[in-house]
Amino acid sequence: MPVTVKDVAKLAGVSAATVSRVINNDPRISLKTREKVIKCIEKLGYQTNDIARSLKISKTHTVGFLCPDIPNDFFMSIAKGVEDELRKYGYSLIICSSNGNIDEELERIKLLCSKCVDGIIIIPSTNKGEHFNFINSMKIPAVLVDRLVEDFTADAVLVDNVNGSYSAIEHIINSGYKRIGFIGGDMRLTTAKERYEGYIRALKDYCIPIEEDIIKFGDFSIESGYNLMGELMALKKCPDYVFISNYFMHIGATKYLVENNNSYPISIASYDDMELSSILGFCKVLIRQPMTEIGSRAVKTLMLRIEDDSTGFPQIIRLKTQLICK
Amino acid sequence: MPVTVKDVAKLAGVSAATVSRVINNDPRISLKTREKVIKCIEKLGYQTNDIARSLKISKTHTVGFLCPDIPNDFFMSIAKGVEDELRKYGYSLIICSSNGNIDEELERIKLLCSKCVDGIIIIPSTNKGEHFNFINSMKIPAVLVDRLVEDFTADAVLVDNVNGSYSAIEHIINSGYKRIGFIGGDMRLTTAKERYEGYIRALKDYCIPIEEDIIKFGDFSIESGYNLMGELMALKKCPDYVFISNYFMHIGATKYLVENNNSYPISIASYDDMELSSILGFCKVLIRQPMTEIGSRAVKTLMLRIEDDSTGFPQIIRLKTQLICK
DNA sequence: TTGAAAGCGCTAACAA
DNA sequence: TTGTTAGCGCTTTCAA
Repeated sequence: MPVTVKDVAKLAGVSAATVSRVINNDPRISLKTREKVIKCIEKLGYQTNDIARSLKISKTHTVGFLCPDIPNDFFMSIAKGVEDELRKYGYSLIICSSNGNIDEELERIKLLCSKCVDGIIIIPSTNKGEHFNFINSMKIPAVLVDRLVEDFTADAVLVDNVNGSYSAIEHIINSGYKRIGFIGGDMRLTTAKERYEGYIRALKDYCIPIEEDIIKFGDFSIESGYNLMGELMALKKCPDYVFISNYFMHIGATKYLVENNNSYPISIASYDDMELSSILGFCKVLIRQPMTEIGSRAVKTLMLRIEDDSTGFPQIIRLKTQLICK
Repeated sequence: MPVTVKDVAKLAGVSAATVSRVINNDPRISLKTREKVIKCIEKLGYQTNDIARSLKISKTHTVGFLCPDIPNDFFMSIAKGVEDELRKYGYSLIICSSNGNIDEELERIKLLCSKCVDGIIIIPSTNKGEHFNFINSMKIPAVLVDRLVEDFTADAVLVDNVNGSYSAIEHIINSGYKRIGFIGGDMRLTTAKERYEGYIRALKDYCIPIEEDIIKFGDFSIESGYNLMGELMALKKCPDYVFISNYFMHIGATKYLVENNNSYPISIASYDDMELSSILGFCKVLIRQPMTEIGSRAVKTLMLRIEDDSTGFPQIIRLKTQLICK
């Protein structure tokens, strides 16, 4: 039923090969034939069948994006960067969710491989990476984003987490604060570890004692931000500043303070500057990650590999964070 | 380089057809051959090439999702519902952004058609739908979500916007309020129109005079919510309750109140109950849309059409909203 | 500059 | 129960 090159060829009185050449802008084709063919393409409303083309040329011009969760502003801001950049290359994007677990992660990877994506961009859901080696066996390039994993070597794009934390803490100390609490993520994740490291390093460099009781670890979720802020506020001597390791815990922490009508003078510094961060009332300092750029850099790196350029593999690209003070 | 059915067939000492039958669980195949073939598949690490299969069977088991913007919690919550439901059917999802304009919308539709998606789910970026008829010419089923459009007939899944507004306003009136302001969206969009209609109808039913000066229209963005709340608060006699037509304007409005240290006793009722709505401090009433269900219903309807069941076309599915009072 | 023909990897008649 | 064969729609040698 749908129009094929053959139909166009017949109408134009040329061969299918010629039509294909016109479509692919092959230079060695006469202007006259080209125009004739184009006219017929329009008349018939011909649309390329990318499936057939892909089978022939072994390229789908499609990239997979695998992340722990879809309705997540942070991941999707990166996805936007990815999609915008991919579009420049004429590529499109299959988005999958691993729902935060390894089994589904592997399952989706296999699916993407079956779909013959030209490359895969992954925001890992854990610190485990062994199952990603399946991608290698399929010879499909992959780029890790936001987090690194164990037992899997690949290009990666992420931010300089240590310095991000460090500069925020430094700024807070220079503003005269000394009791700075910490709400961190799951320490098995590289991001959580690095952000904690920046915090500790800054305190040490400024000779501020590290107080274990105002250092809390959760799992980067709204809920754990809520609970940990509750724990901090329940202390006999609460901190007067709290550093929070990501956006969602920041939301949870704020929620706790709002719901409990907090009147204690507390300020928050938090990783991530999202559109909504500005209405999180206790927040004075933000560490902005360049989300769109993370996405576009991931694509650029991936494209290099897709084009079989293996320069400097594995490239670990660390982008700078930016300190936002309100 | 990659393993094909032929390779498996050779190793197993059978024909490619037999391998194909094993893969597709064809019942008329002996247990012995099946086991032998499966063993070879595992030994070689064979993975189906969906591109080749798709070309042959004229189905890609892929659906396109086109929305105005990717990092948008509301759209992505629907996308999550879509992805989860698609997974049950063994389908995957190509996500595209129209960036809110008609030209890109058409361009992405064409791309999806070229990729031979089996169906398309669209959150339209405007009220115009004529360009969507291109999809019909390709015989690809489509389902509209959240909004209806002019000049294009298709199945659609959205909420009962009128009643959503109505019940919220009714609740507010019953709580004793009489001066209820309104912040609406672009009235060319069906959602904006319907939500406004519910507001007006409730006021009329309860014999409350309609005051033009406390009724404002924006464009569903954070910025316009911010500005319009500013306009309302600048009035000589501001309303004591404000109804806001969507999540993003709600954020903007709250932002205005927070930034301007508002002390005037004002309450907000707003469409959409997102994860963050609970920290928007002035909000007392929310109209929850069942986002995940919108997504899954869209998929179910689409699947019907993909399976060539044209029962009751076009189906306009109106889901109920839920009133949340804090 | 163009056409004929082969083939990408798979599935589905048809035959055995 | 299995194999042979053709062909999905496209691109790309090779030959003209």
